[in-house]
Amino acid sequence: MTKELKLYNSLSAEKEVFKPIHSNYVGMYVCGPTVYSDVHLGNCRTFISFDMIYRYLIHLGYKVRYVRNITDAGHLVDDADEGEDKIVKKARLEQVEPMEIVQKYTVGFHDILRNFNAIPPNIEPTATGHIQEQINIIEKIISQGLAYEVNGSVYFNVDKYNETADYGILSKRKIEDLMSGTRELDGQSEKKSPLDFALWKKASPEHIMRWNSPWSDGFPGWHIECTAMSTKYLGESFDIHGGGMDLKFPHHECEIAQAQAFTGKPPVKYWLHANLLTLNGKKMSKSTGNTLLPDELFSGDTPLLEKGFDPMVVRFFMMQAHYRSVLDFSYDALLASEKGYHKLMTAYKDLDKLKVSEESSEEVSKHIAAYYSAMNDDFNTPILIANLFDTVSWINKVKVGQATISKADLIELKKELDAFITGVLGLTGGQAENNDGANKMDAVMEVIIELRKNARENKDWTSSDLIRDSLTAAGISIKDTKEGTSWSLN
RNA sequence: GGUCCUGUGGCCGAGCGGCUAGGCAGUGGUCUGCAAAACCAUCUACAGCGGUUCGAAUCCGCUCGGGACCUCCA
Repeated sequence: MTKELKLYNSLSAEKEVFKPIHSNYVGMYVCGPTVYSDVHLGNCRTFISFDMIYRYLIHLGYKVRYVRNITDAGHLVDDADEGEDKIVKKARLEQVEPMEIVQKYTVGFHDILRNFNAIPPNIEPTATGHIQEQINIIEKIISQGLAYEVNGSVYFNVDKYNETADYGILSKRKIEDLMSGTRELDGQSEKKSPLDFALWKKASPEHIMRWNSPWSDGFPGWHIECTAMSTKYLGESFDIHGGGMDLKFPHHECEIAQAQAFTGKPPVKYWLHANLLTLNGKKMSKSTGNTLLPDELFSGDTPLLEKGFDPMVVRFFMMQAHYRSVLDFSYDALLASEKGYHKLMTAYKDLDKLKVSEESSEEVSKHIAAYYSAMNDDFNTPILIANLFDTVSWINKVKVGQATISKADLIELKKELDAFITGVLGLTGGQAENNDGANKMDAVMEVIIELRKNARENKDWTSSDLIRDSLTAAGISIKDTKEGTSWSLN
């Protein structure tokens, strides 16, 4: 039934059959956010993509350890030589402690992802919590002769590494091409080659986020944290490493080089890269200001939108595109997704009210097999959704008596739709509310519908329309069907 | 400048050598007191020019758009 999962490996640049290193166990590391400002919607797309991947792996029965880091130190704001830690800069601006900034944006990040119904990772390590591990790795790399110290800073020697390994293996770049692209804008660089990258940076006097090390009071380079945390929690070689497209080079390339220098073996079997979410056709980016914040999207409080959107609609919108394709954000596209989302969820919810027959007019197994074949082909959620809409059509036909479904098939279908809609796609909002407030609401609506029914039987259209219009204004829609009147929120 | 990706109908977005993608919007119908929903039918495509092939959105070349990375960014 489930067949085999194929996924696109950036390392080989082709789709490969997924075979975890340790049969049923999967280790997955995803590069997390830098917590010095609010996460924007573009960041969210990557995390939602990997949330979907995580969910599907779990659905297939794998025992997954999902690690996603929080980068709370070490990113340089200017060039590599005269850099200032981003977190420090912001802290000074706002006159608060660096860790206060980190805390604030970490909490914000978690809130947003919860809104999007993303499952938290199993381990969410922080860079500042793993300074010692990073130092240990740097020491080992130096002892291998693949890094050198200059004035208290340590740099990775890319040329030396490239003698026995392949720097550029992931991004398919050649050292020569990279060199031709470097501008000699800094004559005073400490680095032997422009391609060398920092493993440890000596802190300038005003730099307040600093740690003691064998080389200087300083802070770790940008790439080393991921190697430290991934190897610590997932081992020297693990299955999946994910992140946004923009991290492929240099970040992931450097990670491979470091890790290989450290352990002597390739760290990752499958590299997965989620593509960017664009706004006005351009990449969302903190630095250029071309961003949209999730909160603005939910509330509609932005010139880009005429109204806000439910986080689940946004998630559905993202799932309608393949995770490796660029997706452009627009108000019109969101509106279309909102309708489609409701159509899907309404049918899903109506499953419980379906009348069953002796026989099914369609083969439930074909519908279900289609879900798996879509997802097994590199997590093709747009195809999955197209296939789900085929099922929606079937459900709707059963509703109006143009198709049938047997009891056994209905149970089977319900189980799989739960798994794919709620489980894999992570969409909520289709299940019947089952709390006290909702029960009372049901009771109230029953009364109102009964009153309106009486009015309609008396051909008192004024009253019946008044009820319907008032409810519509209150955000409750009324539908008169052959089976009676139903209502729904929104 | 270097490396790479991409251009699909009104909009979004799959497909990547032959078979209706799907959603939204539009049009005509069924149903309905009206409306909504649903159902049925239906209309708009593969940037341009060449080439390969029995056959090309799909492969190759060129041209013209758009984008990413090469510097922090999911």
